Amino acid sequence: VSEAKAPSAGRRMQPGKPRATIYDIAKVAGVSPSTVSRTLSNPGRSNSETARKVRAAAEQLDYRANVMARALHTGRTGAIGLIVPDITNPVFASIVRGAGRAAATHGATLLLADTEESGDREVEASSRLLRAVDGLLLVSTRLEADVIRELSERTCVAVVNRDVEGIPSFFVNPVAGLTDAVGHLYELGHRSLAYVSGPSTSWMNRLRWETCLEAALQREMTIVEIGPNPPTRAAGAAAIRRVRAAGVSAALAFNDLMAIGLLDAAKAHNLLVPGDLSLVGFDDIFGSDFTSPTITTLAAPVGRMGESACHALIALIEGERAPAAPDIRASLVIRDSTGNPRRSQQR
Amino acid sequence: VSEAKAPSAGRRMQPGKPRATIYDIAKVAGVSPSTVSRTLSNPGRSNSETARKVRAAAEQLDYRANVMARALHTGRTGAIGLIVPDITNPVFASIVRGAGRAAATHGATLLLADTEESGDREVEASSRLLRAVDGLLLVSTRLEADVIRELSERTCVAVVNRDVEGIPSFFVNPVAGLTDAVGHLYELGHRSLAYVSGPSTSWMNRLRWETCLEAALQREMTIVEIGPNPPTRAAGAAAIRRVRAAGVSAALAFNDLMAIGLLDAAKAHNLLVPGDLSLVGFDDIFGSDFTSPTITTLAAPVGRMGESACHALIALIEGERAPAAPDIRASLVIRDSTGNPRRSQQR
DNA sequence: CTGAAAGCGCTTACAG
DNA sequence: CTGAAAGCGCTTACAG
Repeated sequence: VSEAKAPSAGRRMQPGKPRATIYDIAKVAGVSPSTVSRTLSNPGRSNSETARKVRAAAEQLDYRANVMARALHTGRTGAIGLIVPDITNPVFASIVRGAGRAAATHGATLLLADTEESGDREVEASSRLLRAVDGLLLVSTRLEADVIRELSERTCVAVVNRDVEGIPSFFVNPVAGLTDAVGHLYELGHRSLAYVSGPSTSWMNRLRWETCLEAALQREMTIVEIGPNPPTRAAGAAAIRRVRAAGVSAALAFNDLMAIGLLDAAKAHNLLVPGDLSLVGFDDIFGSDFTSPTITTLAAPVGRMGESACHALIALIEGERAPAAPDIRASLVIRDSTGNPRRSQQR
Repeated sequence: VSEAKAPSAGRRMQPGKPRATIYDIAKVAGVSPSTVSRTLSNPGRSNSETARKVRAAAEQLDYRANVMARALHTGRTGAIGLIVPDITNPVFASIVRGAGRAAATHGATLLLADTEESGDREVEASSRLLRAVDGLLLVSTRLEADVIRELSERTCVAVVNRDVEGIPSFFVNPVAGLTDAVGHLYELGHRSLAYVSGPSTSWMNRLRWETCLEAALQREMTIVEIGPNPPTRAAGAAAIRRVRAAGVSAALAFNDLMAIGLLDAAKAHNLLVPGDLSLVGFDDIFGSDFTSPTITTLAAPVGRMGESACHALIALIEGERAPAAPDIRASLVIRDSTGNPRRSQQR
């Protein structure tokens, strides 16, 4: 049933009639190619009657400028390179959507690279995209700060989920929300926590861990870091052994994917959540509101962040100053995976 | 904290030193630009000693070909345009990943457009991308068959989740799986079903509905179509009123997102799932295995499908025959949202 | 095997 | 306001 039928056996690459060029329009409109070009790309720089004729001809021939030819001259391709570690992760999908909106606003287009969490592929993607785009938006990049700065000598660069000195940086500030989360656990009676870490190369992971550490210290709670781990559901599930071994009553996970994995595994080990183990995630992804129990997490408008980041990158490309990043904070969403610890675990 | 610091106030668009061109290499290697070009793009067409010198010079200057200039001449951009209705939907995210893999294999890159379920934006995206890509991969397109065929006169086109005469078409065949699902419901004792429809413009939605209709008829069960609806969780939830009003004991939803919405709403209405209402989804997306109850659904390797589709498109671009699409079928995954109807509802 | 030359489609000073 | 001309960086017949 689902067979691929090639349109016609020997069809070559660019099928159909060749597109009209400015020369064709010039002929039809009875003007020179220069005038066509000027009229079309610098409106207002030509006689209105001439402009009318040119536009009519363009319309008639269904003219569409050859992006490459234009790019060759202007150095602009109209494309933004977007590099994400995992397009399959709802958080990154939202960021892509936000960036796409911003790009569309400026008539720009998105060149997407999904590195599938591989540092090597990220390096490869960034160098491959380099010449094909006007700027690069690096999301949760694993590249080192120096490498990023080097990149920014070759093209415009902005980063998301990271703070790099000298580069427009956009990230959700986790400090207030995570501090609230630790406070929330404290009030529930927890005194010993675990932080189930994400990738060691993730700047954001370090920041979240440091924040939890500091907040726990403030409250005189104990906290241990468990990891690093891949930021996945499977890795979260695998971490349950170490969480149990640590003897803590609550765990904060690097992200919701890991919290969901932790929850899966807790059930498999007959641990009651939140009674035996309270769980806090991060991101408020699709699904975190219908696990059972539902997951207490930190929410943030990541789509809007992707949008701001892309707008800023475009400003940079246009030679303007990048606008200051809005102060985007994660906020605590209390659901059912956090509760009082069983008495035996309080200490 | 999260402030954007522009690298340096007045920095212009293409920062840093200009990239090396073949002329620079020619100078360093002491040969003509033609030779450089030939050596670099047609390996084996030049003296091995010359080739060595050219390569060394290229390496030394960190040469990277200007994609645009090359494209201008060859007519190839090395980009595949990928148009999806909703990047935020896990199904499409997987397809994007698959396509990305296939593209990377051929050194091609993905130009992504997310139409956010808008037909207008799809038209706009396809015409904007047209000149910037070597081919277009249309996923769950709402375009009419004629429009798609017209597009395919201008560039290479393949479609996913759709079957268009004369165009390489890739989709998950739902017939066997859905027939199994209806049989499964029959065995459980259900005799009256509802199909909660997706978008009216979705070819795949029609196919799924027709399949359910046919299967129900075969079994002498009754079935009603409820919709059309947007393919979203919210729309699924909103459809619960009509499902209840229809007095059926089981509902098959166009996709998992809608099934999850239906489940949310069923709980809100104090309906027992599966006792009062059995639910079947489609896609087996992330989350459908941890709702409570977990959702019985149809699973299929959509990532692999995206990969095959993109490979086929690339073959077409290379002027080869598109390979036949593999026969990819959805298969029934029985979980906890389907069960025996309460006796009062059996009829 | 190699080089000089033309050309891909557009833009942009430069004259007029 | 408009046109002739040069040039963006590469590729590819065409001679040699």
